[in-house]
Amino acid sequence: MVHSSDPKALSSGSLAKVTGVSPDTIRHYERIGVLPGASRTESGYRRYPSSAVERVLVVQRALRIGFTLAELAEILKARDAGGAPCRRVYHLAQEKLKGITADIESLKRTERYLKKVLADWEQRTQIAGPGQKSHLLYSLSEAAMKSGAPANQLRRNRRT
Amino acid sequence: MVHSSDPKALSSGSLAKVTGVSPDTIRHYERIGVLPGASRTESGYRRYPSSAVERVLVVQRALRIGFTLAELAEILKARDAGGAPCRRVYHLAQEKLKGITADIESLKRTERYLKKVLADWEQRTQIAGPGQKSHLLYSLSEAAMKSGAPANQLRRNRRT
DNA sequence: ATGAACCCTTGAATGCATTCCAGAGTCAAG
DNA sequence: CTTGACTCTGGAATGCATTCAAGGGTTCAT
Repeated sequence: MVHSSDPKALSSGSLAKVTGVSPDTIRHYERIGVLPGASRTESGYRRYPSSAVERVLVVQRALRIGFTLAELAEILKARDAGGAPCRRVYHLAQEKLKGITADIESLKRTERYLKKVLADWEQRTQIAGPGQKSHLLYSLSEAAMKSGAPANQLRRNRRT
Repeated sequence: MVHSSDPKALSSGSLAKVTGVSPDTIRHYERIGVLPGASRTESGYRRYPSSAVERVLVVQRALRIGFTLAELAEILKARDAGGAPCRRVYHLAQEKLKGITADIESLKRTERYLKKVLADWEQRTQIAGPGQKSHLLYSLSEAAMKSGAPANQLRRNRRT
């Protein structure tokens, strides 16, 4: 054993920089279990194998798709343990797609509605001069809001 | 003053039921300032005027559009104080619309990408029999992900 | 007057990825 | 040998609407 440390090893900070996330995030990923525990230098510094770069990038991409860190941890741990969680991954991805499609529909409804409301308000504001009480908010009606979900917290906890 | 209490007065629970939210939410709205402090019975029970029903409904509708409770509190307090915050409301609503439209675009990108990925995976899974490592997650590429935001937390803190 | 069904308050938990904090050790260059 | 740049840890904060919890009153019908 001439060199016990991989020459391509990365510190948490370098890994962070290379992958475009913060060092805190890297450590967080390890806590969660989405990154396997890194080996350490004598002084306790993390040393990541170069393969960790791809891993972090994969996680980032999966997050965009809507995967959850918990799900990724489960999947990646299974993979690391020699399993082939492809079925699970595929199934989850399908669910994510469904969710995204539903969100798009929901947002579109809200968008249409909001456009109407704004157009209506424009009229009203012109009629009643500036500084007049025109009760904009109170003119919001239930119409066309059927299932327009809160524009904020869409697609949060989707238990699968 | 024969009857000091409005016959149409509602308890927090009734208001909640009528408007379809939980009593906790009603109290929360009051804390936040989105509902004006209700008058109380001798024993300390809240008595809401019937106008509170519309108020809660307005808040619910505004929330769907993407307004924030804090924004609504500001606006509604101004209104209660005799002001006409229409300009602010209109401006905020415009911002919300922009945000929603942007979110839709972002989600569409992610949707397109995810569809491709799933189609690709389908192929791959058929080739490699079940139980085979096909590295689905690792096949996620950066392509077409340009600004596909995290499918989850879209449109959170949009400072306006 | 006993219990079911309300209501009150303050404060903390939820979800979820990320960031920030404090207190403390490490490393390389000047 | 000091300084600036990193790194370590565990826990708390962020945002935001909603819900829950604990400890206690109130009301009305049995």
